Amino acid sequence: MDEKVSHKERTRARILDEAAKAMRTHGSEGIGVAALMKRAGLTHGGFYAHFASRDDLVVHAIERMFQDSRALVDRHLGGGDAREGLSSLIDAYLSDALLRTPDRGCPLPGLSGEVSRLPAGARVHFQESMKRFRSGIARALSAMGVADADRLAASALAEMVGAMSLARATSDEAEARRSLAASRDALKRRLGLDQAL
Amino acid sequence: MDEKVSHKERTRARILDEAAKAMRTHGSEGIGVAALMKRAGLTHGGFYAHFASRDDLVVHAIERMFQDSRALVDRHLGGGDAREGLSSLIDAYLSDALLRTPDRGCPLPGLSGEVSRLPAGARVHFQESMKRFRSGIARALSAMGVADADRLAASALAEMVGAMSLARATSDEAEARRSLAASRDALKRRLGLDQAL
DNA sequence: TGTACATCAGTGAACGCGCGTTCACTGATGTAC
DNA sequence: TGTACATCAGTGAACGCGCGTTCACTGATGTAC
Repeated sequence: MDEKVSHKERTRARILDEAAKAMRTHGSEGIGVAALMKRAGLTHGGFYAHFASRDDLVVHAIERMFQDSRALVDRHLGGGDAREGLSSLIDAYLSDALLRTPDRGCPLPGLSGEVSRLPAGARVHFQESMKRFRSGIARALSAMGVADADRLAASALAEMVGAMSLARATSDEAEARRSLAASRDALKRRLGLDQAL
Repeated sequence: MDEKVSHKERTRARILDEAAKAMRTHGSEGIGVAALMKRAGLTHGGFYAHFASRDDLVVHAIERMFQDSRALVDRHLGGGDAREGLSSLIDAYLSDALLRTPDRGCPLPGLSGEVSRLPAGARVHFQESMKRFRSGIARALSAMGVADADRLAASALAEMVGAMSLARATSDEAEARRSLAASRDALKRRLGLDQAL
């Protein structure tokens, strides 16, 4: 009974996991309370023991997604060689593996179109995560000696998010992969990552 | 009575206009039949004299949006100097004016995240429009003597869509404008449009 | 020209359905003695 | 150790509401004679 993580907390985490997965794929309004609870192996009535409302769930699910996303960025850019880190971040972010598994990966490509419809709390998480992502890239670019690091980081993030967004919207698999590859190459070239790693 | 465009056709066009505007801002599921008809100055019952179902409306509204979008691309890239055209297309697409008026402008930034949830017919329009947009850019780049025009066009389109998408998601107005400007500059530079226009 | 009629775009009440939400209840678990 | 009780996560029926959709009806318009 004195475990660090109670049964209830684990259940809540499971609901949030499923919500984050479903919302990355189907949007923040794409899954209902009943369907979500079923996925978590529960009945819908129990939902309100964990969340005040569906909006409350959305706020926490979005937060959850960005925690995952932040972990990815940190893994690549946290310490180590900036050049190598940026290059591997680009490869990971725009990987073929994430093309058809939007439930993993960053929520920015899928959700940036619906920010205005998100509950206020979720919008705040969105702002902060975009900012942190861009700062991370800018810091790496600075470390590489790039002068206009902030502006270049904004441009690079835009291409990363746009490339995955459009690739996922492309039904032709081969073409989608070609687009991803084109952006990976273009990004590495224009960030000065293509020469002698 | 023998006018070229009947009263009914004009009404239908008005409904589609309102739908296209609303869906660019609020997503394809963001407006209901009743609210839409009210905007068009009608009552909800009359909707089904114009469309078979709400899905049918979505298909035609998406088509409508891309017609507008196509017109914009053609205006800039259709004939005339390729370099100048590309440059002005980038300025127009990523203009500050479109930042807070998503009901005008291209539907790609707002809707690419929900393509998978669109009716099949709408997804087809989406595919074709993305392709046409990219080809237009590629053709201009080719005319400028760029070797890898197709891949560079895919990369540029990704940045254009991503930049507007992220800028619209940014609540801080000044920061959003800075991001747009950063992408405009980066795009012109990397497409070779910054020297001696 | 004037009246009678057909057409048909648009109206608005009504429908069934799925959603978010509530709530009285269940049943497993751990504690008190 | 064994029984009685409190706790509380989870259940499932029920609710009101908004949505897409249907349909009998209205009323303006243009045509027929």
